[in-house]
Amino acid sequence: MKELLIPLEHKAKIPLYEQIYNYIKSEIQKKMILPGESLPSSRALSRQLSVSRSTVDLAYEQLVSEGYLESVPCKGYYACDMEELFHLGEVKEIKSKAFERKKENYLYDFAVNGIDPNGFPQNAWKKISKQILGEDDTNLFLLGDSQGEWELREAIVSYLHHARGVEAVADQIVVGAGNDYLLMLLSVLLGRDTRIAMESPTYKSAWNCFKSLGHEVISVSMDESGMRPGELEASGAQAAYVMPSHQFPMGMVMPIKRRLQLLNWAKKRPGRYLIEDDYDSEFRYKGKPVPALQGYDQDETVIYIGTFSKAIAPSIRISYMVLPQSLAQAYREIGKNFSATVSRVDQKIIEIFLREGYFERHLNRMRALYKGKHDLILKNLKDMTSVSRVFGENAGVHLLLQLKKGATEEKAEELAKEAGIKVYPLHQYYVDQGQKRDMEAVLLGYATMDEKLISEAMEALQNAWSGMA
Amino acid sequence: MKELLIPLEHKAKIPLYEQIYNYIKSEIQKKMILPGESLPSSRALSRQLSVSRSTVDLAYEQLVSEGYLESVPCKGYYACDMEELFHLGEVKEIKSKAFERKKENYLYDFAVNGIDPNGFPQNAWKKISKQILGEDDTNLFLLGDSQGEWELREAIVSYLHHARGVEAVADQIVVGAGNDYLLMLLSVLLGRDTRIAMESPTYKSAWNCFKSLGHEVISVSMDESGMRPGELEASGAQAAYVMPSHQFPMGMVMPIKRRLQLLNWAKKRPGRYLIEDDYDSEFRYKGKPVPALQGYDQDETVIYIGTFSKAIAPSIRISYMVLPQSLAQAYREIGKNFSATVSRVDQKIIEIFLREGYFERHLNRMRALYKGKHDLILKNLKDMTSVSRVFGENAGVHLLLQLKKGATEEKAEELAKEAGIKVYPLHQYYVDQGQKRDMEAVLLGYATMDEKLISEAMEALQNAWSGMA
DNA sequence: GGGTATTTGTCCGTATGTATG
DNA sequence: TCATACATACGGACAAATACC
Repeated sequence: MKELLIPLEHKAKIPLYEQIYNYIKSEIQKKMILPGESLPSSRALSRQLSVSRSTVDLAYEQLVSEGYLESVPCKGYYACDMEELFHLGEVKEIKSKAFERKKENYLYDFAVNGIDPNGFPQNAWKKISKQILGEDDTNLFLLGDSQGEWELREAIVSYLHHARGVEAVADQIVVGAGNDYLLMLLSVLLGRDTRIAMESPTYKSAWNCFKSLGHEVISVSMDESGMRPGELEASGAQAAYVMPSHQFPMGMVMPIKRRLQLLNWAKKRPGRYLIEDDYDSEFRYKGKPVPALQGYDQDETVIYIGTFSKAIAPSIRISYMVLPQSLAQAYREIGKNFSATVSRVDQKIIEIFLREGYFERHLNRMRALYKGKHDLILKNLKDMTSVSRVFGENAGVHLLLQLKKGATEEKAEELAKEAGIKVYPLHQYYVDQGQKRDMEAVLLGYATMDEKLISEAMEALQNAWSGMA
Repeated sequence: MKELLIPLEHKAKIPLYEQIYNYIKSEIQKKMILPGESLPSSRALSRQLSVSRSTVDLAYEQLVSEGYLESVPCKGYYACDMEELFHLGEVKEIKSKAFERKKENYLYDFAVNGIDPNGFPQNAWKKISKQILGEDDTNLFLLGDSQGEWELREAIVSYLHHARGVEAVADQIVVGAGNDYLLMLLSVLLGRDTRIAMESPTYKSAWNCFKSLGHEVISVSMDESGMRPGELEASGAQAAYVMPSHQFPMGMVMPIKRRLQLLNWAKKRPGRYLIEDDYDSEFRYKGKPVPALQGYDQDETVIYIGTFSKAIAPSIRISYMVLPQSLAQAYREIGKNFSATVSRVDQKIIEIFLREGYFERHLNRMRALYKGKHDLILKNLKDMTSVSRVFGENAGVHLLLQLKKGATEEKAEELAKEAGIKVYPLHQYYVDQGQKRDMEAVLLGYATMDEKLISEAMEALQNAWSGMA
């Protein structure tokens, strides 16, 4: 049942019921009221318009008699299908346009930012969600802490401590709707004129995000350990955005030595910060988990950012950051001007998910799942002569393949495309497209495809690339 | 089962098993591992740490013998309750601090921004949520459109058209996690140096939000029709934030004439915008619903902002704005740098809520509920000699009471406080606290209390104020 | 799952204003 | 001036369908 906003002129010569009649008729003709849709009851509409019910009745009756409406006793009035073609054009066209652009007809897509579509812990989620909505804690529906629910923040602290070696208390945690939102908050917190250094190549979306927010962003090149400290120092940046645990897209793990160099850079001047994006640290298939950079920090210089989007589902918009105490204090001043961005229900779900061990179980499952795919690709890569080296193995959900000498990314991409395979050339992650390439390489993400599909895709890729260079 | 991140020194003199033992022991003492919590299996931990299983076994055995752990055959190791008080201080203390500041021991609180705590359509929500999580549409867990799901935006378009007279297509809608987030987006879209005019008194949170984002914000005074157009013109602002349907806190409805004046102001120079905050338009108890300002706009100058926080629940962080076509186009450029902020599941729930008529039914129920409270307060106010006039009746969920001559807001607040009643003096909504007051008045919000409580509170208030001035 | 309160279309009596004779 | 008829608008009573607990 819709609410109708009918402009009535009491003083006009046209009778009220006719004004109502005209309005509804035109709405139906304009398809603003769709066939089958229910209309307000005569009582509701009369109340709303401050007219008598019989006035509305009269209008409805006439509409019924003319076939615009159908009356169902004791249920309501419903719009009829007029089987005519008024104004179909506009809205429908825009609609189809929005739906179209999606797929480009690839048989296999090695998407790098995807997740396993069947990985969502649907049953656990449903169970917890039901449980939460069952207990009628009316607090759940009032506005919560803008920093995030205390209990969730405590659960995150505990998780981060054990799984990532992050040292924090709940006061330092800020929960927000996605990494981009947290970056927006950070932008406000650090000040808009903060110059930010980023690795190159890097996660473009964060780059764009900072740019849109008006920051000066400087790309700093990497050696095999990660961002070059000397270049960082020379850049004059006040903050450096890094991915020490598993750099995107290069996949390198930053060794301790380099971490300490970065920490030294940060502590050298007050107000310098390292922004650690720990986007896919959950997935590590071999060797010890690498503790987060934040855990080494003795000087309150690291801002740690993590997310549940990668490990649970991208559509679940929950990320968190760990602020150094000084920034956390500044946040409490500014943060009260921005209310929470994550539904309290969802926060509660995640909290229980963490606390009751669902998350650990889920992660174990996903890790096994991804490890299978990861190993499968590596096995297939062994025979692939067109690939000279593999980077970023043993972690995350993508690999970087360095092409053998003479092969170009463009050629590799094109050959793959002809075979119906989408691969992701490395150079598109360079911020400066003109930048000299260190190597020719393509990225393969393996999260979205199942093992059967991956096998097929790898075989097809090998064939496609066999004649390369 | 937790993941443990134990820093092992292979070269150190301390045996490996002792390092493990020490770490876990200290974790339990620090309460980072809570009693009853399960530990990783010896196999899992040994794999993780790349040490032999017997090393882990040795460490666990010692911990069991010392009572830190309990071993349950065929299940795992569990932390024991030590009944001791290590390090309880820090975390616990902060915790209680966060929980404390809440209530100040008022018997009755006429909170102005609350909602009825029992108003949440729990059953419908649960039903829809169950239904959605039931159908396994894996799309639901992938990252969605940053502008909001198309279907939801269409549902919003239809709702806004019928209920608010807003003219828009889905392309113009942007869905985001709360009004504040949308204001952040707007800030990026309009540019940070956009000077923004706001009504005075106004909704302080929006004011603070703009300020935090670095905008110059100018307060423009109001007459009985709302924001003064002359003063607005003179302010040099490029955007004006207004609440035409039911101004907060004054409660006035902006008459057509003033609306047209504002629209004229906006169209006079390109790049001028009116930001219409339609925060509680759903609640109108008498007379025709007032169409939104956006519906009168012929020149693409109005940015309409609405929310589900007020009508459904504040903790549900879903708001939307309607951008003029030109801005919508600009948004599509910039917006792709900021991913969605609302969970796709929640978007789907709201969509069905709108489309299947739950929302209308819910609104009707809430309107009836609030109307009851509204009428009850008005009835009680009739006998209250200390109140000379009531503003903002017939809409929203709060009233503004002008005090009789000679009474001050401070006195009224204090007398109420002594009787255990929290009322909200008008002057605190003035942006410039030093500004001359037009009148002495207090706000009464009636959403959170039930009718019985309201009756009691009104009686108590009458007594408390009887001796005023 | 069953009972109750609410909402629904429908029918009907009434009041007002206007035009007609 | 009155009676009559008609169009318009208002509100109460009823039984069935529905929503809510």
